Formats: sequence, structure tokens, C-alpha cells
Amino acid sequence: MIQYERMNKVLPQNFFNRPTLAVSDELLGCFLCRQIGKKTTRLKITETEAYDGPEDKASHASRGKTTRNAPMFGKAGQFYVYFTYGIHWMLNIVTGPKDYPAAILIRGTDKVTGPARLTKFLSIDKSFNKKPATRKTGLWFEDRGEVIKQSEIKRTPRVGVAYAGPVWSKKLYRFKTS
DNA sequence: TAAGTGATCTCT
DNA sequence: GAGATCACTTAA
Repeated sequence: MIQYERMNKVLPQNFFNRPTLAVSDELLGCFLCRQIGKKTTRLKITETEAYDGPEDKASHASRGKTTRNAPMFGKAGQFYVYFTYGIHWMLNIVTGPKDYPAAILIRGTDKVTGPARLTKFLSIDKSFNKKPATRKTGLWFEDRGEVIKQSEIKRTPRVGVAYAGPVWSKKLYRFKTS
């Protein structure tokens, strides 16, 4: 965490309105928070995956704006939730400026690993699509002062993106702490 | 290791 | 309207 001052607080909209790769990196060690009724669940984020810009062939946005991926073109700090494999919801947080399609897939946390298991565990579905990441939404991010050393962060190719071609499938856009 | 599940996309 | 695709999990 270099660019952004770390404090024990809810990550604001402008945290996400920055380069996607920087946000992907700095989101590690932050907490994904979900409030259902009076109960709040906090999970430490350990794995993220970046989908950055219109040129990224692995991104839903690579073939232009559609009804489904429209949230990626919206302003930073809102969720992009989509359904895949007939069963699973995927939770992404939109990054970068408006009209620049980018988002980060939240792949795993300390207690719950796997993007689909995460959404199932936290009861996240389409209703969070396009919603801002705030307490009011019931789903938000917090910086609770956890420090992740750069040496602890592993960067690897993204999952399931062989179709994106030799250049984009090899990008080290997946961030993981050990 | 393969089946399951269904929205979305891309072609007719 | 039909058929392929898909950034996954589970059960075996």
C-alpha cells in the first residue's frame, strides 16, 4: 500500500478510481464486508484478478459494451455481478474512470476460497449488480490495517482464459497472498 | 474427471 | 430461434 493512506475505514469510491492493477494489488489484505440483518461478516481478501480495459481479450468488455457488461463501463466503486456456468455468481468491483471498462474479480478470502463459493457464502446475487460498495448496500470493503508485504504477493496468469490468446492469457493479472 | 446448470453472445 | 460458450463447484 503505497499510494493510498492505510487506515481502519471503509474504502471510498476514489480508492477504486485508480489503475486496476494497483487496486488489485492493494485490495489484498483488505476486508470484504457483508451485513445481513444485524450480523456483519468480514472476510480478508487473499486473491484478486484484474480485467483491465477494452484491449483485454480475457475481459467481458473486449467485444464492446453489452447489457451484461455495462457495469464495467460505469464509474469505479460499484459492483459487477454476473452469472456463469449455469450455477455461479461472480463478484467484481469496477475500477478506473467512467467509460473505461475494468473490474476486479474477487476470487478468494482467508475463510472462503473460490469466487463462486464466496458469493454463495455471502448470499450475493444479481441484486448487487451496479450497486456502490458502501455500508448502505450491505456489501463493502474495509481497510483494517492489515499490511501485506510486496514479497508475499504472488502474481500468476489468470484462470480459464486460454481463449484470450498468447498475449492476454499470459498477463500476470492474478494477485494472491500465500 | 465429468456432469450439471442457465444467461448471454453470435450466428442464422 | 438455435447452438456454443463460460472468469466453476461438487461428488465420485
